[in-house]
Amino acid sequence: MGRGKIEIKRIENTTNRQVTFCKRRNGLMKKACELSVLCDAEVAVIVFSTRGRVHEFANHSMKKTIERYKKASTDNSYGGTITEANTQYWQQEAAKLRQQIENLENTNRRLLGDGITNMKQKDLKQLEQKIDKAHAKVRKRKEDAILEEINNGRTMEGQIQQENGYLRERIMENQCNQNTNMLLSHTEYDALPAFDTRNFIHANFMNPAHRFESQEQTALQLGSVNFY
Amino acid sequence: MGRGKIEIKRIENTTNRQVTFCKRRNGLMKKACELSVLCDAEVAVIVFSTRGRVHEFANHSMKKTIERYKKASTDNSYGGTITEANTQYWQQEAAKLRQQIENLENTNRRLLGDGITNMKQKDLKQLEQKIDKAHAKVRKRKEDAILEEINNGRTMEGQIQQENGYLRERIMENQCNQNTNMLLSHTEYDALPAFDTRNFIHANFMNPAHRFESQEQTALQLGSVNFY
DNA sequence: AACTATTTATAAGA
DNA sequence: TTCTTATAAATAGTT
Repeated sequence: MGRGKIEIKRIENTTNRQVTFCKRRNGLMKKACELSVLCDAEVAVIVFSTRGRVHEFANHSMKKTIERYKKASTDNSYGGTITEANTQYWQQEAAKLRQQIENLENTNRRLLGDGITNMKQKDLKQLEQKIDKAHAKVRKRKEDAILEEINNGRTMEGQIQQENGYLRERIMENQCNQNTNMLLSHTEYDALPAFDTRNFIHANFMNPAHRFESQEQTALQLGSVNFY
Repeated sequence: MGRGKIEIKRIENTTNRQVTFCKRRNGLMKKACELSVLCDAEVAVIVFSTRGRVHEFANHSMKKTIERYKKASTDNSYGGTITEANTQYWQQEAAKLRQQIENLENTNRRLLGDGITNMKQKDLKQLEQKIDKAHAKVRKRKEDAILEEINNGRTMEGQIQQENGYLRERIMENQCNQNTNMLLSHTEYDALPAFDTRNFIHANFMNPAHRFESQEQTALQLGSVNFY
């Protein structure tokens, strides 16, 4: 990280070592600070120079972090899976989190247009703007999604038709050969990839227009595609 | 230091935050090690992840370094109040709450039209409907609010004047209480780490702990601030 | 978990 | 010493 590469071993030249110490110590503290902020982590750094001068960073407090460390390290020393720490710490943490949840729930409610009966013009205007922006983004995404699906040569309609055809075939099979049906279904299920519900295309299965009568069909649908 | 520049503030996306935590934690430990070797310094680093897992580096030994630190540190308040109890319960509670927060954050993001790039038509349609409803409610409330204010003989203008009066009062109060404020500020500074604060103080105050201090601020900024 | 385009840190020079 | 700058290293976003 500089004009030349250096080996990581003690710098013999004293002046040089002191300059490097100062620079790298600042670098380390900055990194520690950034880590604590970016990742919401509890970080503590202690550095003694060769002259015995102490430098430190702690985003919570050095004392607290050391106490917590002692707890965590002694309780960890026998296994690792069970991490015990200071009860008080976790109690406070829980309280903090609960507060956070309350705030989020309030925000959420307002974004849904609820719990706003005592809001005034200024706040309402801000809220409306937020909602407008969200609306625009969602519409944009809807357009993009349609294009994606068209590009895949699989529009919603086409996909459903395809699936309908497939299911009809299965019914026929089912009627012709009841014994093998289960076996085939199983093979199909096993071949299916693990599904992330968020990525899933929600074909209109809740829509009455596409309702199916047979139990087998429903089962197949649920197995291959998915729901909320 | 990457494909793009990032602001030093809490990373909201959980996955992203965890990945960054892992990368930067390793980076920090490496830097700490290099500093200790190059400059012959005694270095100790403790990092707790949000999940409560501890990571450490110490070139001599953590215990020794902590002991030395306690001696060197001017703060002698090391008593060690130990509360041994049902830690695990609270830890699990915190985990549960964190999960809840994550869900709420996701919901909120989507209500703001973000994080929807992998959503498909059906979901997008539902989301849009929700947003539409919210929008209608907000507009309705805006109308109601205007009527209320007119009926109360408190138009926007009147309200602003009232607010001006209030703010003026606050300024007066502030001027009178300057001594108290200075005292409070001083306490804050004392809690800060000892390294060169010019570079890090800003980031420290962006810490979540400092976010919801002012009621007025929260009320006015509502939609934009509440998603942390 | 690997890969790079960038940003950031810093070694050496001024 | 402090400032500058060429270069090494770290890492954000991506695959």
